[in-house]
Amino acid sequence: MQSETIENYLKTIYHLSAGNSTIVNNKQLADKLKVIPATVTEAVKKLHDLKLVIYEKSYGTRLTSSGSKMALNIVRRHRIWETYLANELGFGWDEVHEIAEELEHIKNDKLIKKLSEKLGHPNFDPHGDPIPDEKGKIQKSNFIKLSEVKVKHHCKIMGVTDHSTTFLKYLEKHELIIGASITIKTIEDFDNSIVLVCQKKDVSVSSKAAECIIVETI
Amino acid sequence: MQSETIENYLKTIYHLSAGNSTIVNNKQLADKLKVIPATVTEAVKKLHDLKLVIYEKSYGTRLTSSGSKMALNIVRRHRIWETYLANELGFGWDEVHEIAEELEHIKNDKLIKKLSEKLGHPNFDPHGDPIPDEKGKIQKSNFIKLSEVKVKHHCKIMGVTDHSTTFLKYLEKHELIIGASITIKTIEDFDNSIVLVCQKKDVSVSSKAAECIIVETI
DNA sequence: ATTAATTTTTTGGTTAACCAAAAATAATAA
DNA sequence: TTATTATTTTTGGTTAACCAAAAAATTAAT
Repeated sequence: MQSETIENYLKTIYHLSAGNSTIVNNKQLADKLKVIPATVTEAVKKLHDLKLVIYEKSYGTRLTSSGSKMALNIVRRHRIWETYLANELGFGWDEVHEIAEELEHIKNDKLIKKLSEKLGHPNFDPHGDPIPDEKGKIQKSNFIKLSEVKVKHHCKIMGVTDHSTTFLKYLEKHELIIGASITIKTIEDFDNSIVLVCQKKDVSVSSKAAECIIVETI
Repeated sequence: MQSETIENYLKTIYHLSAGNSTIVNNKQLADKLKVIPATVTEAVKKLHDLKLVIYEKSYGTRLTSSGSKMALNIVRRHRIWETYLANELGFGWDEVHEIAEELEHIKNDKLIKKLSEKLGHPNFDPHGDPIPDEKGKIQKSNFIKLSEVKVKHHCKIMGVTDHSTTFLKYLEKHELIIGASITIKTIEDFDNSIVLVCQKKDVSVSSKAAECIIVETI
């Protein structure tokens, strides 16, 4: 098995199992990896033989500890590169993912070490996702979606997951800019729309928009 | 044909034909690419069909203009990355080649543009090799091989043509580093070995090594 | 519980990139 | 020029990663 293939499978299993080694099934994997389920069956069998996953026939697959370690390392590489592309080379957050998808496979520990060093050993990438350290430890963040914040709670806008011009214009109009401190005033029961206070003004935000705004709880 | 395979073949043909589209044969290619000649025969046929080379049976292969353009682009990517690794991340010139060998295959024009920009659009890499510009143009220099310098003449070390770790380590040991000013003291008649003065010390260099050291005449 | 729908696995087949060994071709030496 | 050596090509075969379609197993619905 090619190392790039292994890495892509492990990474995808890691993401689908949300870090906590939940069992993932072949269809999920096939969808994410853009192959047919039969291909996945073949692959997970091989990964099982390599002791990187535990694959139980007709049931599902989960990472072993060594598979998990490897996955964490790939995620680290990906996010270090994303941070580097954004912070050092001036790429936009919407551009970095695709390039990092290729760069993550360059395996040279010293390279990642140097990049991390130059960036001041960041714990979060430009999307707010945590960067595992060299040992695979992930710093817990208090970044959540605005839609998850409870009434009366305070938070600060840290980013967005939708980079469309229309959405960004909408935010600008309501002065919902990065770094803005906000307080949740009310959450409408019937449509989950939110009224929040920002710069002393009331702003109403649809639940759809709230799904796309990343905030840090305070 | 996979793009990485294509790139490796074109790059190797380019290097073996010394930039001037000399015909290269299958054995040379097989040696450099670490495959057997039969594999090369297969590959050059396909590259011919792609109009990237002109392959004449039992005779040899040379780049077409579009193959040459592509090769130049790969060389550019490789050397930009080498320069970046050395200048921005503090890698030694003996380490950069190997990593650049992988990085050169990441094809994202904007990425190379940004790197070049950050480096101030360099024309030479850390080994003294010229970096083709976006159009494939190579800046001419008064760089020659150390073996071509005459007795009593002065010059400055600008690069090497052998990037093996052993050779680079050898140079470092003798303080024959990039930028060092040297003077040719004597050239031995019978084996063409050279005694030169560098940092006020006498250093003896074999003709083989002198073939691999690029200097700028002063 | 039986049918229907979904998911998974098996089976057979493809393509790219490689190799080993044999055959053909070209180059060199006697 | 013939023999010897070297190179190139052909032929047959392998492996990894994929797919399509059929078969088997699981899950959901009536």
